[in-house]
Amino acid sequence: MTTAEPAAAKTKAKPPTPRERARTQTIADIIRLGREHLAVHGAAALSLRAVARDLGVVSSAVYRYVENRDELLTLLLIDAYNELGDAVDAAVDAVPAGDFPGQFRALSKAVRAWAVREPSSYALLFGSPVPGYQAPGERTTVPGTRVIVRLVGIFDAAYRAGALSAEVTPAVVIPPTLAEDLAAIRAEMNLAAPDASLARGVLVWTSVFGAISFEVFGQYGPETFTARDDLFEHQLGVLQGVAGLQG
Amino acid sequence: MTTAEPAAAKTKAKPPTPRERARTQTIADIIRLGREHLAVHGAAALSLRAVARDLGVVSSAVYRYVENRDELLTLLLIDAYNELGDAVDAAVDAVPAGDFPGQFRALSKAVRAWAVREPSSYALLFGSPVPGYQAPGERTTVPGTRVIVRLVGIFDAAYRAGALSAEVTPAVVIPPTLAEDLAAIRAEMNLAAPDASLARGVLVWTSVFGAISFEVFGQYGPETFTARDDLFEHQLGVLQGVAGLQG
DNA sequence: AACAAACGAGAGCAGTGCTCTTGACTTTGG
DNA sequence: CCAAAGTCAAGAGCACTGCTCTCGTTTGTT
Repeated sequence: MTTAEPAAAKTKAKPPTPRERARTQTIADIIRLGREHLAVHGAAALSLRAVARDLGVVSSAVYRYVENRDELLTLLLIDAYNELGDAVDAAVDAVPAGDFPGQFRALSKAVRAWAVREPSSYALLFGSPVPGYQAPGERTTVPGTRVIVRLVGIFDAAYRAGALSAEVTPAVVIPPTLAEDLAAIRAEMNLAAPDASLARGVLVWTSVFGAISFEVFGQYGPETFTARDDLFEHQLGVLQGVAGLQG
Repeated sequence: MTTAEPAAAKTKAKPPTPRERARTQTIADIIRLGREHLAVHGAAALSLRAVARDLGVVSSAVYRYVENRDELLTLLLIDAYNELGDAVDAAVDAVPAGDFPGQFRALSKAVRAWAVREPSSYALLFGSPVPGYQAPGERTTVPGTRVIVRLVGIFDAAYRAGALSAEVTPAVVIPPTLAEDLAAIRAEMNLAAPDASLARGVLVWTSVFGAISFEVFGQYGPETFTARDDLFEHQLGVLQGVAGLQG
């Protein structure tokens, strides 16, 4: 499993053969059809046989391209993570560099918009774990952390720019054990913000997704909130204050 | 659906026949086994045939007692809602009547403790909707709203007792459409708290469940937070401040 | 041209939800 | 007290699922 493949320079430089191109295309088709089934029927009902039927091929043939159902789920997972990450990046990049509250709101609204647009994909990423399925961390961690990395980046940039209130109200003590966890995060992500701000950031992170999950998963009753855009906007306003983002 | 059943006094007063008692017991066994399967394999993998095997009976026999798989899911849903509601009620009742912050924290911690103890049930109630399954509102609404009703009760009692900060910081405007939704809630639940407090309460509600869902669904990485009790305590402290609960 | 890899089709196994029929049992009414 | 009515478990069967294996065929390379 080492990466030492000295002969690869010659063998891998070749242009793709028609067969290879067809294979790549078929896998892309399988992912596309899988996404459609996911959107319509949900993750638990994702059926390789149904995908095969839509692909116009017998069920066993798809196993030439996808190892098993979990493998397809992983592909869809990565695909969805990246689509969400792209949407978030685009939304945040459209905000001026120094407008940290605007970036936070743009990120949150992008997540919500994507979640409402693709509820089944959102459920796959942030809902109940699929029983018996364990996402392979080495393939999903990087795309799966794009949003939180981006959010932390906004908070930390705001802190470095002096746009993050150091004094949070009310002051809540942070026990040493939690401080250790936060210190590890600070070291790994190369952050500057103090414990209190980081902890606030975590709460804001979970709160944003909590609000979106409630909406997407129908935890509000069907008629409790009709002005859901306004509700989310209001929640963002409060959370912005919780985070200490001055705007 | 009215409660007026004047003839019931005679016909329903009969003691249960042995057959009826056996039937009730069998249904209880099915629910118990279903809960075990739910806890081990998750909702999507809940199998009537497997329950039948554990019951020592052929699969078709279960259909004498439970209409179909969705019906069993509904029974488990109600069962779980009530178990959670009982746990929350017991935790809140153990706190002195005037200690509203303590009641809020007790409620939140009870929800989290139950969620960690019964992750599959929690996922069934608050995770991704099961595809193709629609909970029958007339049977699940009452048990399903016990926690939020209790939480709102705490907030409103605190407001009436003058223990809820009327001035929330930072002040965030509430658009008219959202105010309408909040007015409807206030009317239906007979509340006194003003719009800003209600809106804060909704945010706190979703944030508590967001934090719990992140933990139970494994959205934090496997090693990001080791001091999860402390993290949750901290989040409750901040949310208590967001809600305006003075303690 | 010869060969090996890749491929699609088909059969088959074990599992699922669910329906229907059959025969046995229990309860109840005449 | 006995037969009719109601209830029950069992089994066969249908359509679906994931997945494996084999068998020819196609494709690309040597």
